[in-house]
Amino acid sequence: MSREDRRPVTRKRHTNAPGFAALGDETRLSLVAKLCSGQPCSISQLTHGSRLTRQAITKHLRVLESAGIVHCRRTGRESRFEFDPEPMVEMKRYLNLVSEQWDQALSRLKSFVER
Amino acid sequence: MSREDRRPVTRKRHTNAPGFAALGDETRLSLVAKLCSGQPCSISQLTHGSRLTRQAITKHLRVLESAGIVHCRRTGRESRFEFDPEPMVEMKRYLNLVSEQWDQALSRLKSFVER
DNA sequence: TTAATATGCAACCTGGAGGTTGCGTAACAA
DNA sequence: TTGTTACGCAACCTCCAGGTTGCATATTAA
Repeated sequence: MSREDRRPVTRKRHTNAPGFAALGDETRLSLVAKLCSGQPCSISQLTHGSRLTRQAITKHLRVLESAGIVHCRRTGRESRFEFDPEPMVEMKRYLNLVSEQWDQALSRLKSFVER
Repeated sequence: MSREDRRPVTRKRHTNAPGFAALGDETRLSLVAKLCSGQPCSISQLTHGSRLTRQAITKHLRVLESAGIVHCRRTGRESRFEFDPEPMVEMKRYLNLVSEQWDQALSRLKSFVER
């Protein structure tokens, strides 16, 4: 493979690994579930109902924030976290690329066999 | 929230966390990129070109296998890994659910404000 | 002014992720 | 038969993700 690899799945700069990693945790998935379905929430609100400490929740929120899945905005004494759909759009795009790549590989194989 | 939560994003059993976690790593993403675009590959083949050890690659492949993203089949002295698109379909479905949830929340908010 | 609430920061602990090396063994090629 | 190739297994190492506790500080409520 001396030539540059032109497959879209490989060519991608700005990898989605951090995004996927951010979603690779139960606690964070449930945080996303809460945040994506309504108003922004404060840390205490998000902690309520969870068995974890406020600090633990905070750390998870920071991870989601680093991945851009969530944004923080301080108002008064509380910091409210709000969902941002953009990174997930990008991740879906990536998954679609992989699927297409696979489908194309299958159809190439099929036409080769039938020949 | 005494009643059962009926939102689809929350209701999901069989969580996708392991799947997302499996894709949350550069090395594994590149393995997926290779495997989704052609024939199944042996461990040595996948190790070639990587700076990592065969054992390291093997561990990553096992992680992908645990998530069902890849299947292993031993033939002769080599074990060939093959891509399986199914888990990614499920992950896309999940991401779509989250997006829809968010869109609905936005439109509810909008109609509330306009009222 | 005083109490209660909502966070931030830092130290600390523990288990497991990601890597490596070494060694044994099955399968192929010469 | 003898190397060589492709793996599996296990021990070991390092570092960081997840969690906790303790303490300080800014806001809000009474």
